[in-house]
Amino acid sequence: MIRARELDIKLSAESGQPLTFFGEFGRDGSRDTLSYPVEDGYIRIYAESAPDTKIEYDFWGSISSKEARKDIYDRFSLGLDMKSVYASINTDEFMDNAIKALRGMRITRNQPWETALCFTVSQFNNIKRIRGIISRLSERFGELRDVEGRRMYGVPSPDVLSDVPLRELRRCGTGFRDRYIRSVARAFALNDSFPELYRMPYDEAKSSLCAIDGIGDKVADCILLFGYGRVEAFPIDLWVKRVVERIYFGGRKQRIRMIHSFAEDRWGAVRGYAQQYVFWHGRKMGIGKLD
DNA sequence: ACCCAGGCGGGCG
DNA sequence: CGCCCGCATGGG
Repeated sequence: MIRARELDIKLSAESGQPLTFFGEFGRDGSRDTLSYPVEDGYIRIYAESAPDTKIEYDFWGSISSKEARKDIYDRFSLGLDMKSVYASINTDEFMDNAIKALRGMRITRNQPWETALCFTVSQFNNIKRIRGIISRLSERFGELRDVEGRRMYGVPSPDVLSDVPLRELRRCGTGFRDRYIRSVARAFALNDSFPELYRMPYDEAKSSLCAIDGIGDKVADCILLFGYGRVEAFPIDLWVKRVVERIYFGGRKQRIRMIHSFAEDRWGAVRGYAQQYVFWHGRKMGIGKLD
């Protein structure tokens, strides 16, 4: 059991983050459960009430209890002081409402390659379909973990996806993203998932990712934020763009560049957190929905 | 049927 | 640079 403050597991896992795409959600009595693959096994979390919570967990495979515990601790950033994050991003009434509505939602930290795959698939796509594509890719090309009668597939490795024929990828419903998936898989296989991106200066790290065919401004920021824990990354998808334009620019269209510099000025080094609250609260409120 | 989706690359001015 | 276009697919 792990005690945590300011943590809502369900919100953190379901708010369009990587766990939304390769995690499995369920119920255990009155509790929500989340299962996700890790190494050669998987972890299952039992979600208690938020925002101050107790995390119960089980794990299967060759990992130890200590490793499972550490995975959960790192994945949900339990060492991070959310009070100070909220102090930085609670800049106005909209953010105050977002934080009240979504208290405990964290930026999860996932494996870089799994994150890269999820957000490569995400482009010009919707959350439900991204889930389906990732799950079909995992079933066909991932490693099966079959423990105690429960089957779960791991996310396929970049090495495997590097050599899969494009038509086989497309058979999983990837559409035109097939060649991007291959390109990103090859880059991650060749560079051992870019371990230097954890510490490289943000601009430099982003340029490295944008050099890969299939990764642009938005996907690069998602990979840095959810894969490398770079909370200074501020991914701008169409929702974030519309919400920021509506709330902070009187509905006037702004360039992506402008929104990046606005976010940096307003929310500083933890603007990735601001982005996640803008994104999810904006969507839930229907702000930015087309008329 | 029609519209949309956690965008990107290429081509144009 | 900035803008515009096509891109596959399935759910609402």
